[in-house]
Amino acid sequence: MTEVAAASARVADHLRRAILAGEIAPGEWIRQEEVAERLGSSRLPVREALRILEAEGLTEHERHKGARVPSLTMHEVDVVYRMREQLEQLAISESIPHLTSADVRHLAELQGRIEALPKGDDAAVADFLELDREFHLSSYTGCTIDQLTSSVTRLWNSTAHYRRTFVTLTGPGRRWVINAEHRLLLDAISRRDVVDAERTLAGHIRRTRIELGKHPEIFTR
Amino acid sequence: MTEVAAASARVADHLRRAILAGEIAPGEWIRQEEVAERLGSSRLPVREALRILEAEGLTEHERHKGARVPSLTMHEVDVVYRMREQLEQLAISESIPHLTSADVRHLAELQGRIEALPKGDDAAVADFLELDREFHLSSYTGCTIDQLTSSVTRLWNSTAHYRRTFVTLTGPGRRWVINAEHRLLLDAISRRDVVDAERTLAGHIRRTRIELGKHPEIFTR
DNA sequence: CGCCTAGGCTTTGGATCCAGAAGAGGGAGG
DNA sequence: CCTCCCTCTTCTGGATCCAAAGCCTAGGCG
Repeated sequence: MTEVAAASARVADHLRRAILAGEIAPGEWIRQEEVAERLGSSRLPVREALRILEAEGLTEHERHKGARVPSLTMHEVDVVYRMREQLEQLAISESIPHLTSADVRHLAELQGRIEALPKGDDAAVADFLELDREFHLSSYTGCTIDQLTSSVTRLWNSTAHYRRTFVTLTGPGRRWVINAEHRLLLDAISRRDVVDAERTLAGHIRRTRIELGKHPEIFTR
Repeated sequence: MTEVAAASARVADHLRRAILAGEIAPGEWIRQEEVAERLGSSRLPVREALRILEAEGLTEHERHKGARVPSLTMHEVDVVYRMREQLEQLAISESIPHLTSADVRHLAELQGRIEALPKGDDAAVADFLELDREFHLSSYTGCTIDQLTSSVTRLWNSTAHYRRTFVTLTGPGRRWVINAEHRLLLDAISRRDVVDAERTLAGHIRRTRIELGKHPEIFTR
């Protein structure tokens, strides 16, 4: 009774974290029995969890073969970034009117932690990715449209692996650009300037997409 | 051995059709046992099917309470249409370069059938909705980006109920507008004019959204 | 007479068991 | 020696059974 918080949800949480952290690479098969044993449950909640993750864009399912993290081509990632560019403009404009000043302070604090990260440290890559994701997704907490927030989250999820590879590869060289963009976005949000926020955000995503396009070696296919 | 085409997929197909046809209204609970009995399977494939449908935006799940078709507010539907306006531009531009002339003929034939529908007939509403959906989604068959096509399909799914209510309510009065827009879109596609197709499509979706906004009585909340 | 509480009933969530399909490895034949 | 086919193993898909959580109703108390 204390916390029966749904075995399937617990399994889903565990796998989601593992996938986003890169512990499960794209293309790698996920064996139901192994996961069940590791987490001390039967295979059934694992099956449910894999369906949940599939809905979140983190896994794909093949009949009688199992589930795995999808691996994307460069063009697919490019299009996903174009989708983000459009949808996240909508998300930020829906979100801003509902954001409290506490929300804005939280965002500022996140950005502060991003700037405080040690440079050149490989271990900081994981921290940066997590904070960056947290920063952007937190800026959409005011958006009450479930379809929109879940779509945006799906897009972030499906490209997490390539974002990590990219950041690891390029290092913190252009980190200052991201910080500048985040600061501008933060300023627009705190002034409740929807148009400015949309434009800054769109530019931020577009530039990231173009930078990604300069590194085709990230994509195996 | 005859055709083992996945019980869960069969159940999902059945429920999907029922929901899109309006036989299950938003807010109505879907009982696993009842569905299982009707389709002659155990409850397990039904559970899987409900997860699949949840991934497609057709149902929502509440722990220990069950699944139901989500009911949306007017504002939610409005935002979903804005999402469509952005994403379907991307989808059509990705699709057009890969469409064969056979694909284009198929689209023309679908539009022909839409125009041939009897006017003022209530039974024709279901046919119109199905053909209209088929027409648009078929125009995206050339799009190879899975994330994009599934997102678009989700958006169509989640607003199917309101589109049906709208068409039933307003009758075939402004059907000629839709036909004109479809013809223009078809022409742009057959000329492989991506820019023209994007613009026509965006206008088509935008006008539909605005028409929907004139009928707040469709939305219960 | 109305409200609160407790118990049963319904429905979903989870575990174990069994069937079926895909892939790998070994043996036999060309 | 290579190749193809068969079999065996392994993993997913489905069915039945059991536990737990939520809701509705009835009874008792204020």
